[in-house]
Amino acid sequence: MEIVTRFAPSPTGYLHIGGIRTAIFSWAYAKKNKGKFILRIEDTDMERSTPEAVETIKAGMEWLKLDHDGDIIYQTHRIERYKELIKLLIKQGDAYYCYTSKKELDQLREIQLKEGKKPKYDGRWRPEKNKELPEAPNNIKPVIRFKTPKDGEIRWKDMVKGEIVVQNEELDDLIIARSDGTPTYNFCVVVDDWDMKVTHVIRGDDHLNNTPRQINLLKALNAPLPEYAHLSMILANDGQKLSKRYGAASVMKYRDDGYLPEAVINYLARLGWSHGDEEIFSADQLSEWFDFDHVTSSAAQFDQEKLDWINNHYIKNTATEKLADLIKPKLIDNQVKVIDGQVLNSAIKLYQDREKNMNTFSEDILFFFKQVQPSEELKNKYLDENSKSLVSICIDGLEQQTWTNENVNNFLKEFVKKQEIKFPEIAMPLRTIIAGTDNTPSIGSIIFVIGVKETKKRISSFLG
RNA sequence: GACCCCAUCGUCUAGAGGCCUAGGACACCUGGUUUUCAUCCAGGCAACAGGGGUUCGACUCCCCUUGGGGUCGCCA
Repeated sequence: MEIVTRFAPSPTGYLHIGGIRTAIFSWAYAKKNKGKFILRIEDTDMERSTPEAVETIKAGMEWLKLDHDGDIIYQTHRIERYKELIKLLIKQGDAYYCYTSKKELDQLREIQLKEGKKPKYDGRWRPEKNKELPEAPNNIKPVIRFKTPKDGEIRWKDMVKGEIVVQNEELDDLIIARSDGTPTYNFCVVVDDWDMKVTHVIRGDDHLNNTPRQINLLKALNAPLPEYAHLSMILANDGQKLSKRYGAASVMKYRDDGYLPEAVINYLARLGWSHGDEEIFSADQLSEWFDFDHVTSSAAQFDQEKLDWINNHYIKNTATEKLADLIKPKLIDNQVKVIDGQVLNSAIKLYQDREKNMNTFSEDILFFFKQVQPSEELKNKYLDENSKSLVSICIDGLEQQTWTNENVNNFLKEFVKKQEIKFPEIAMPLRTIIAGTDNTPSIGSIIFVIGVKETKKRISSFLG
């Protein structure tokens, strides 16, 4: 049988890292088994679903190259199908109309909670043998409830949590159609997974409590049961739930914050899954190695520092041209008018080993394209009369050189000898003037890339 | 409150009863390389939540306690 997985987000907010990791695992499991990976938008909540959120989901999936099979499925396009099956359940006697108002339900919940009980619908409209139902009020539009079995238990072997048992008496008769006739989540999921032949339902463990309800529904529909895998949550680095300001933001925020998609995939996949001691792996490798035997059942904390480390790894190992394409727009955002491709490539090569983020990367090499003023603190630290005159002598000598990287660096070494100074005594003032900072790679190489003309220009404007 | 899930270094994890003197990675610390910073290299610190069982033997299996998380919507 062909393995079919799906990612089924609801377009009501951001697609955050927890959601994305679910998508990654579902994608990887389908790939690994040469199966299908479906993207389904669960937009039955018209109030909260937005087209923008749909776009965010698409953009995020595309950025991470999590390609799905077939067209995107929208639940709102399938309403008729759900209604048809709801009718069937009513006909079978597995569903019934309930006229309890929201207000009454709220009161019921309140009382039950006060009594220390689990809030549950009390089944007052549930048809039963020899039971007299109340007169249906004509001022209330009924919802449709599913007749959950009263006895017995639901049991399944979860692919990550193992054996799970829930007593049916813990469950109540869930609403499958609202009073306006529209179907609700638990019902739509069941119908879709069945119709789409989903074999493995992979989702966050916040859905764990929905699973027994869904299994009951599936049984009533006489549909086959899929396998279930409930992934543990991702927690913020303080051990708390992900919040908007921490991690729950759109995945696209990670792109905007300077992360490479390869790094995000790698980090998230490693968070909660392992392949021995492997820390660095590509999406392709993931799709070859992925299995549920090595998915952790406990929640994991998100660690930005490790993400940064992985991001640095990918920056170090990404082709210069590709990095250049990513950096160019950022330079333009920083008011750089003309970008010399050669200079950009050289700057990237000089810097890529040390960068853990594409944004700081582009900021760090900004000075190649436009003069960056050092802080007063830096000026005071490195630029006194003595060092200024050294810089002045140095640039005069530099002008005489045949312009190669080697020559520039050799000249600086000779200069230090001649002047009987230590290297930093000339390197730091030069860094301050040319780069506007005291942290740079080889200053000789930087001067070489920037060119003698520009170097002299910056020095002259500085020395006045 | 009820129900469900979870529990190895600060963090992510390896671990399928003897391979464990508990391994790797991030972070941190020390040293080396370096022209500053970073990269890189070498080394170091650091954990089986507690208590009972089962067993010749338990990080691993069972139970309890404790702690954390989730769910209890005409949301998904």
